[in-house]
Amino acid sequence: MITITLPDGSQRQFEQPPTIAAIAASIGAGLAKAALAGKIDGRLVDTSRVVEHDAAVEIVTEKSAEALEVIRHSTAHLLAQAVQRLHPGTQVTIGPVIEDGFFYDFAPKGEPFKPEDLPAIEAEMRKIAQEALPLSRQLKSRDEAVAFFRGIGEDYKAEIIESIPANEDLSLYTQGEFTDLCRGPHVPDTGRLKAFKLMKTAGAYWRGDSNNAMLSRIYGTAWLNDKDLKAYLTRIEEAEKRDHRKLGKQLDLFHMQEEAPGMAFWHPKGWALWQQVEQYMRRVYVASGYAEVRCPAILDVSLWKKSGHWDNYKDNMFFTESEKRTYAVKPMNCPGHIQIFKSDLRSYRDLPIRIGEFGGCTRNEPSGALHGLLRVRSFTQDDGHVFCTEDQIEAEVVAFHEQALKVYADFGFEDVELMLALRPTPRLGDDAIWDKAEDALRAALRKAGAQWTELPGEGAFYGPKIEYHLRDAIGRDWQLGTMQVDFSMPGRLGAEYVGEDSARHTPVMLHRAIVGSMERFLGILIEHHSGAFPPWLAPVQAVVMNITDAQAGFAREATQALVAQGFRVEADLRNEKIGYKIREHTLAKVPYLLVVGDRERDAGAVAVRTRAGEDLGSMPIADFAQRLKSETRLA
RNA sequence: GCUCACGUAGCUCAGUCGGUAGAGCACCUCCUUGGUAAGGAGGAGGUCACUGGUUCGAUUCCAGUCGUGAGCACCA
Repeated sequence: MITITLPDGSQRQFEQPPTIAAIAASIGAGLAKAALAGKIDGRLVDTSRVVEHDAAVEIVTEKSAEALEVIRHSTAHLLAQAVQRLHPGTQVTIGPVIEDGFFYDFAPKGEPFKPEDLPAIEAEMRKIAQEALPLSRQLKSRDEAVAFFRGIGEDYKAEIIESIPANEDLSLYTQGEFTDLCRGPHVPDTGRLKAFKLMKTAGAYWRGDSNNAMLSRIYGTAWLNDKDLKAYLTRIEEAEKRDHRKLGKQLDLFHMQEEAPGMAFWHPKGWALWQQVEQYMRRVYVASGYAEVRCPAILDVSLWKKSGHWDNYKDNMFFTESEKRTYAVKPMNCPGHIQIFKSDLRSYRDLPIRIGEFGGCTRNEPSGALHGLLRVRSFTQDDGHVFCTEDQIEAEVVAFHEQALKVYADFGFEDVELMLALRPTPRLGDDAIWDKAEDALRAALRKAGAQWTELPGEGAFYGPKIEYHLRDAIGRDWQLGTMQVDFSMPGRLGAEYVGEDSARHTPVMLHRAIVGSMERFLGILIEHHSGAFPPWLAPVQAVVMNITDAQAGFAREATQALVAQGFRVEADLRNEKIGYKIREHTLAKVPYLLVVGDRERDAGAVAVRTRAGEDLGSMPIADFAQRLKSETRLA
């Protein structure tokens, strides 16, 4: 006798161990039909799984949180089956669920898959779905499984299985002629898969290692129903519209060209935006006790050899020569800041010493990594360094954390995630130093009341780091701020201070940035606001436009009056209809459009319209100035 | 760097089964002085990314280079 407890607390008895499907059927025919999978004591299983003992059982249907994962996983198998039907001899490798969908990596017999192959594969998938092939699960020992996949020519699959301990049993899923190694669970039959679409093809290295063969990956998306699928496709379209590369061109913010791959040309409007951010960040330096500095753009290579950068990054650095000396174009600012620290004799009484720079850095990033402003070769960091004692680390990290969160909030980002990146290989310094550095960061985060995720192996070669991650409009995750503890670099570059004991000591160095790269931050800002910046950031805050030539003089005066108060205001006196001007500046996402006709001229007023189309009526210039001032208090 | 795709006017794109190209917007000139998202007419504008090859002839076909895009790998 088996007792099953359902989520509502009710219990059912079965003479024989029932399958999930049988339990669903005992509850109702509708539920039996809707069942996609089940959960036994919280563990996700197939509907065909037999419940061997008393347990809490849940029937997973479309309404369950796990439904999408099961459907996407099963759709990946559907893709693999379709590919093998249409392209015999293609080997399957892995096909996991990812955000919004799935992918499957194949080792094709000949050419990799191309976008034009997708419609036929998708059609075959629909055909298999219509066949409603049942999925069956069977267990094999590891060695049996290896033999099975070797036997059908699936060497990649066999290799995966060989890396699993020999004493483990493995589950295989079969639908029609197709069998794949898989933990499961899966939908009962392929007929359950309806709302899916193949999205794109790509190359991907076997086991994620660039030394391995490149496989052919097919990405797809899958949803519970066509409505969700359509909503997803619409969401992608909307995200593309706010792509910063597209908006950068449309709004005349910046451009890139072939002669300068990965480097931006900032246009007047883009630079105005940049300056708003830079001036704001400059006030952050002042408020948190940093002295702003400026260091040379190229430095003798010997310095980079001492710092360890040459060993770790020489392939990603630019070099130049003159008079038999080799210089490196600076890929980061810290060695320069250490020179400033070293330029004077420092006392423990001076610590912590905080210096910051809008430091231009150039790195020879791999060509394939370049991506608009989000990954460039030439960029500007809001890079600060703190030279302090071990005892001071915690307070510095806590203060930085609070400052960083305030900055993100001011720019309109509330969704911030923290990561703690731990010791990588290779690295500088022994394990004791790393233990100390990692614990210092953990302690500070605890003190700040923050939550974080730890990332083993992801730290910088000289120290662990806290990373501040923000999500952009297209759902990509970008690291912005960082706080790093470094016990190595100051010693390597000979930084020291005189302690209370009158002996020389090596200071601890903290590396910190809030926006990270100005270029990347502006790219993210553009996407976040869709180019419709709040008034304090908008490159042009208002445009004054006359209706006829009769108000040109007044329009000029009104513009001048606002510019004199520090606002970014332009006049549009062209001989065009007012509707034309409004359309143009609305598309340029200017926050305020100020119309002046005879009435406004005679009253010394402007008629105010927002870029959203709202009519705020006519008001004296001084009133508008007051309004704009109240909205730009961050500036 | 790797795989695949792409590169035509300032922008967004069409086109040339091999005979040196076209639209809309923008730009210039003229008319129009019009009250809240495109007034009208005319004009100018391109070594079809670059370099080679095939060909009587290449923007079109082929190869290479550069750049861009999507992924992968990388990201101090």
